[in-house]
Amino acid sequence: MRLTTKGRYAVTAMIDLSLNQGHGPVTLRSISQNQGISLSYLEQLFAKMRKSGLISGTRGPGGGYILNRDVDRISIADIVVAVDEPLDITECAGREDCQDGRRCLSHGLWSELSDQLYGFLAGISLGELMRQSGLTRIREESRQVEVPSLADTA
Amino acid sequence: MRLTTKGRYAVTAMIDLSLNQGHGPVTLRSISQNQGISLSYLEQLFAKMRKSGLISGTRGPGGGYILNRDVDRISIADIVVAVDEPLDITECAGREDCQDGRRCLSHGLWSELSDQLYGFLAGISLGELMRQSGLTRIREESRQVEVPSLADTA
DNA sequence: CAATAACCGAGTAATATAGTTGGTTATTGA
DNA sequence: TCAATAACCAACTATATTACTCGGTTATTG
Repeated sequence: MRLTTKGRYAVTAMIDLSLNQGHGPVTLRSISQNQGISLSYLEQLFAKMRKSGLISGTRGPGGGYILNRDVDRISIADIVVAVDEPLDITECAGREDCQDGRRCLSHGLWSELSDQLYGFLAGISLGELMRQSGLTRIREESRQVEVPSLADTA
Repeated sequence: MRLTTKGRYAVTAMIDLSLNQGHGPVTLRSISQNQGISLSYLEQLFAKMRKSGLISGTRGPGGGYILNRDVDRISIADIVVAVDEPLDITECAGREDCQDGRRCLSHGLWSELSDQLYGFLAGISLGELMRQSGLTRIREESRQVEVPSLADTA
């Protein structure tokens, strides 16, 4: 398991989505503007998360993305895994034929650590992450500005 | 905090170093051969870890690297941080002037998660990681092959 | 039918990763 | 003293990943 800026972008975007849902689907355009992430990059990230079943999109005016599960049933690990595909870079790359035992250092140990890290991130839900830094307050403030109901998207 | 393959290389190398110390300093050449990591890349990684005070090197024949602290007093976080420099990619990049509160999603939340991750990795020592997958056995096997005392480095 | 917004794919620039090359300096033992 | 070892160092290179741009299509709405 890796944890790169790509995963960070995805988690950030998902939090923005979480904060602004309940007003119907959230557009990538608004997330792009709020978070300063390019629209196309968001599209790529969201395509992966959609394929992983985390979200679903609806087209046309009033469309956008919604979470498929409750914020407390989507973990950070879900998001990171969806977006940051594993890309096996072990020496022996899947094959268990590391000859002399020594080559296996990378194979065995890192995957062990990786599992632990996964478990850790799987234990943090989107909901928990949202709540734990007084962001709900900010949410209230930004609501009326943030989710204009189709009228003033200019 | 990021967690990339670079950190993985560093941790793997440090475990190799841990397993083979006690016979004196361990050369990068031997780590390179054991783990299949290029010598020069190891040099770059070890330069950073040396600057972080995790290890120290001695030159000349019989030289190599040793850990500066006990394996149980060096954490995975120490290694990752030494090697995978932070590289602030928050929107507001350090400046706290994110104007409207919304921009701060990336700023506040990820650093919070990052802190938690750091705490997690700081709680795992090199020693623990070494011990927890039956690697001490492998160590015994590889010892006589692995750390020839200066004679047969061919 | 025009506007919206997801969806899609091919490209591109910038950066990070991993390695190469070609050194120097310090230490050792013959 | 000298040759071998091995850390230390800097510049350069190839590849991969990141993040973005561009130019579309499809579905939905009013």
